[in-house]
Amino acid sequence: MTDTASVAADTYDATSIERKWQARWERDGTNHTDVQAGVRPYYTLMMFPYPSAEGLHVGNLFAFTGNDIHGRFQRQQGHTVFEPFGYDAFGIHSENYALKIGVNPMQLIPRNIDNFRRQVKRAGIMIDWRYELSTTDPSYYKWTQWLFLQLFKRGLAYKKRAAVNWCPVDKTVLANEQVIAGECERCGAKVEQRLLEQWFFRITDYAGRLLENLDRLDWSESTKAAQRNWIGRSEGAEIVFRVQDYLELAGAATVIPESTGELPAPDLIDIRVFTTRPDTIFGATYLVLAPEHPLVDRLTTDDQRTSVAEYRASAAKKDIVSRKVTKEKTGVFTGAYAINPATSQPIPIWVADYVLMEYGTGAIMAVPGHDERDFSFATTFGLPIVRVVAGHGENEHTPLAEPYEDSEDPARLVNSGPFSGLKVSEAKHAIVDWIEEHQRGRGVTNYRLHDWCISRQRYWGPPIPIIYCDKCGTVPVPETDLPVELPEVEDFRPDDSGVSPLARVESWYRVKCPSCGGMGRRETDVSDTFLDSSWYFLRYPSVGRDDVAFDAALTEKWLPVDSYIGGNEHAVLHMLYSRFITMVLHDAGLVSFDEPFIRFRAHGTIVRDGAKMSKSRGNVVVPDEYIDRWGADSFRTYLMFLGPYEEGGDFQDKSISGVKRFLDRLWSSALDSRRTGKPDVAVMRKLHKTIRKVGEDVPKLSYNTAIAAMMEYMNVLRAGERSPHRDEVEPLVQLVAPFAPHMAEEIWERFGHKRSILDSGWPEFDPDLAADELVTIAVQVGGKTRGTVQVTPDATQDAAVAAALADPNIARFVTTDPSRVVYVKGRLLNIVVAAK
RNA sequence: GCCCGGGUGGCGGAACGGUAGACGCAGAGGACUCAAAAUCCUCCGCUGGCAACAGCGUGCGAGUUCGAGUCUCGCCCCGGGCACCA
Repeated sequence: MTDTASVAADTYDATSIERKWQARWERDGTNHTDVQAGVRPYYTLMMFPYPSAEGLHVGNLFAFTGNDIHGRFQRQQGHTVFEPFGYDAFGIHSENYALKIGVNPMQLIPRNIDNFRRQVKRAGIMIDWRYELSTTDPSYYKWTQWLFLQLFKRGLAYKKRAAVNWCPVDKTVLANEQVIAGECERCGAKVEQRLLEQWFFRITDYAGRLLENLDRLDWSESTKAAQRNWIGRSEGAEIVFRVQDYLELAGAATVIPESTGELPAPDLIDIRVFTTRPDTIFGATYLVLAPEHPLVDRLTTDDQRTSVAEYRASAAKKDIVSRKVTKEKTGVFTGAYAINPATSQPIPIWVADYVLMEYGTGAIMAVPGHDERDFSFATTFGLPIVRVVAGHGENEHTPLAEPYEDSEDPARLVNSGPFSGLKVSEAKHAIVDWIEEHQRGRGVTNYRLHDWCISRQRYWGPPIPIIYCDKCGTVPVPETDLPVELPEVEDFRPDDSGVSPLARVESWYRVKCPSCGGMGRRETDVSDTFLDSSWYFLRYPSVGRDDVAFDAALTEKWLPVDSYIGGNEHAVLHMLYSRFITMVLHDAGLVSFDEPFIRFRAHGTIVRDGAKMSKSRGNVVVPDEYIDRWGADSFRTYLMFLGPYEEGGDFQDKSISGVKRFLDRLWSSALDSRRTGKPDVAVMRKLHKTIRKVGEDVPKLSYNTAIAAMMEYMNVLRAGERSPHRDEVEPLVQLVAPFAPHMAEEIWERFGHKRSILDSGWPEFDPDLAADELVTIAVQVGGKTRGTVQVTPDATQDAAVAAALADPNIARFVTTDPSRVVYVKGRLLNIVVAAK
């Protein structure tokens, strides 16, 4: 070795070291996972990205790095870790970009993927690339289509004509969640309503289970809360209000003319309403039906027919936005009445668009005395307002007070016949019982959750594997014919015909019916991207298998996922759909578990200098630039240091230097370290405390405090002129390895180790060394801290008091005999003196 | 309106009910250097004080406690989810 070489070798050059180790890992298969035989399997998953043309966002890298550190830590704990990577590359996002630059996504996506792979490798993420997947690969979406067929087979996929959100700019149906405040999430255009035939999955069948299971999942609380909100359970009752009762009472069945001229079967004119407040039924002074309610026609009297028709037409024209946002109540009287089963009084039936057909029964009993919306409607149209619940300090002029239970004087029912005097919760039960007894309804639970519309009138997605045949109807594509490949077409631009661009490719959609061999036509819609991502975690261990979606044995070995990390923007849809699909597969006997992710942690978001990153602001962090300048190790470690992982933090360019300095000091300490002599006892004590602290923090994802602890140790290690002992440095390198894997490998090799530091294990701390010899405890007099004193950790109270009183600055505050002494070993001493 | 987070120095952030501000950035002073960078050392919440030290201090107001950033109650503000959902 020449002198120059040794000088160069002693300078920490991140770029060459990182290049060297990335090549070495690839050559040696260091990151490979033995999915068949690996012991103590640990599946650590990050949400796979959409491979955008811009390349990896720093937010992606924040997520991947956090997951990677977790995975590397688990590997050093002796687990066989599986940390796969893939791409969620179908969908409107890719397609819109492809349209913009006029290149078919089939050409575009592979380029983006190459760039993403390069960037992820550069960041030193411990991926086994043999299990990489892309949802756009026919070998993947073959099984996405298979999944659709499994749901179809089980009656969980169905087609219905439905009012859908239609974006007039993107010219496609949007899922509810893609509509933000009535506007298209992508282009901001005002969303319209359209009626189309759509495929739906019956996720609502699973609403109760999806909600209940949340209680036993180890997930970020915010994520569970978001799912609870989305599922939106509410308990109440369905109550029947009969028009027939009114007709009998009035003795005039002709009040309700039938448009066909025939009299309706009177017993069909039951109006079922949903309410969460059955206790207020005595205050129900009118009924409201949604404009789309099927009974409206039959109920409307001749003299009201014109105004009702006009009202319904105008409601139908209104887009979802203005219908939901408008606060002023509109509506029209049908001319018909029903009988309130509680009061036996006739009440008018109205139509109003503040009642939604999609929720409950599409009809409500209006209780203007206790509901803000009903109150405002009743006020507008001069309908009667009756108070049926009253608490202290309330009267008829405070009609909207919340019922309360937990006070001395709880709200009680009034004006409610035999139920008057009951507390609200008692009355709810009593009235539901009464209704059930009289067969006028039943207690029910409703959910806000809607069925999942998976149809997309788009090009860039997996074709839904269905064939329509005039003779046989809707025929599933036989599993042996999968995949139904997406054809490469010149013109993939959507139009406003309401059908997918695939409907223009006759050569593709004209097929024989698999059932009768006659002429058939393929379904030309593709499926939602969220279907692609609802099962990718099941595919990873089985990537490469052409015969099954997921191998049974491998799935049992690796799933459910041990640790899942991702952003809370997917807290609801992706996470809920994945859970739903897993439950369906469980019920089909295809997997043994019914929840896919044992533990989920939402990572925070990163802002830049206190502001949200955005292209228009020009403050986007481009990872490549930072890795060029600081190296991947420094960049990774800084990302983990800038704030609590689950909260995110503020990216400040200047602050990276602190982390870089720390790694530089680790490098020079390691190279300076000697094997001669003995390690310093005080340093070793600090080292063992650090091993304990880092070992506690890393599994909790408390990366920022783990790094702070290592920095603290570095400050102790480098105090004074001495060069450190090898034993003082070597375990630290193992602690740093998950954060700065390249540098750790390089030092490890220079220390003479032959195998990757990943397989070196995790240092153990010696509890005796990690314990303190002397502790500094706070001394308070009357609760005010007056000084500190050094004692042994197990010093008695008397010894601590004696030590404290020996300090004149403490003693001078103890003016009288202590009335009490509080002593917490190793923490503090509080000498309580009587107040003056 | 309901449901989750959060509010701590100039900044990012630490803190089992027990010395508030660890760690890092920025800043000030010093060493080394012809000089700069890098590196190393010291200081660094506010007010008063030469100092020792004292008083004040974790969004606001009460409370519980020997002791509250932390627990309870009532508010304010910021971020996110849901929302004419009956």
